[in-house]
Amino acid sequence: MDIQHIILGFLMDRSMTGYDIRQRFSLSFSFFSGISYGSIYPALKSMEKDGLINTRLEIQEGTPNKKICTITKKGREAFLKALRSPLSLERYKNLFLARMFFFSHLNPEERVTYAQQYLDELNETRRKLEEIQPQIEKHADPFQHLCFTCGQRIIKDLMETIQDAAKSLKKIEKWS
Amino acid sequence: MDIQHIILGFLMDRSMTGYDIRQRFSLSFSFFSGISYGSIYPALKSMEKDGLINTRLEIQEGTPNKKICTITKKGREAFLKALRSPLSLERYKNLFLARMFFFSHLNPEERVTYAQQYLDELNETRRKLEEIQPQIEKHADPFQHLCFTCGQRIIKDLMETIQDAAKSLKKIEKWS
DNA sequence: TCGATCATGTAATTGGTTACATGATTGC
DNA sequence: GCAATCATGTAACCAATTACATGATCGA
Repeated sequence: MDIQHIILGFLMDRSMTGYDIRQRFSLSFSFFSGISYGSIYPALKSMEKDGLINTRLEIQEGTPNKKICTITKKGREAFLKALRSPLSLERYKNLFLARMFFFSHLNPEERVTYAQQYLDELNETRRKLEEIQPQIEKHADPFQHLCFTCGQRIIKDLMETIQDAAKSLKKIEKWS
Repeated sequence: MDIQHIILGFLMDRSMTGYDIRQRFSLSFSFFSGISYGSIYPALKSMEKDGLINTRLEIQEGTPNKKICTITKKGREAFLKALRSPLSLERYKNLFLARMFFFSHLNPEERVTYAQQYLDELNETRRKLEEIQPQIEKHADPFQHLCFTCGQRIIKDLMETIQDAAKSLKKIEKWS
């Protein structure tokens, strides 16, 4: 399940342009995978070369022309195969925890400040998720909706964990 | 806080070889950042070039020679600067959730099976963390210890989230 | 004798990112 | 008149992985 497979997943339901794909990403998928045009267009190119998609140019006036991508039979097979392939457990990456590991080198006030800053950022993410919730509720299928609620819960849990960590940081304030 | 800064963080307390650094990573740090020799040695090389560390060769008999890396004043400054630099919130990446997003393309039994597989893998991680806990308790400073307990809690929370998601998957079994 | 541990390193590849380049239309 | 939206794409770069290469020693 790399970027190519995710794009194929989107194309399973309907044909789309690279631009459309970017939009879908930043909507329902943004929580656990961002993506930029710099990776979408090269991916589409190589997928066309490999026969996983077909493209058709739609001439438009006023706005730029669209290159509409349609998944092929081969593409559908590749997608389903990837969806069923063994899942490799990725490492959980957390830049704040990685820093906290070295907090002995900061002074006590800084430690709490940085924890609070991270909490603020998490809260901002939580807010954004809440903001797009109505759109998810309208357009997502049950699995996509479940995906979204899992994302919300993960953020909520993480915030609680960091809040408690911040409390602990205050307690070990005297440590140098 | 990229790999170079994390290495510098380790070197703040004592001089180490590339090999030592790898060991420390896979112990206390493994939860949220893995690392291979293929990235450690090139990093050390470029850090020496930039004057962030000094190296000294320790000739050994029987076992291979050691190249002992020591952080310089410039390295200490670079580390502290990085530790205090603004934190960029990384995206939360979760390959299972990314797949679940497309679960409409699987049949109901498969959905539950794959969720269970992911749970098994998470449980394996939880078990490994429990296994190294005694070592953490012995050697880690309070912040590193806190880091570890946060990691444990995050895994535990995630397992509960996925368990509940699996229950939901069973409920929407009829959806095609 | 076979695999693990100690120890360093390079090369090829992966999987992205950011910045750049282009250019019309629409809304404030 | 300026920013945002629509729309496609390339180039330079980055951070890391995996596989490869070398080779001794020690314990089961």
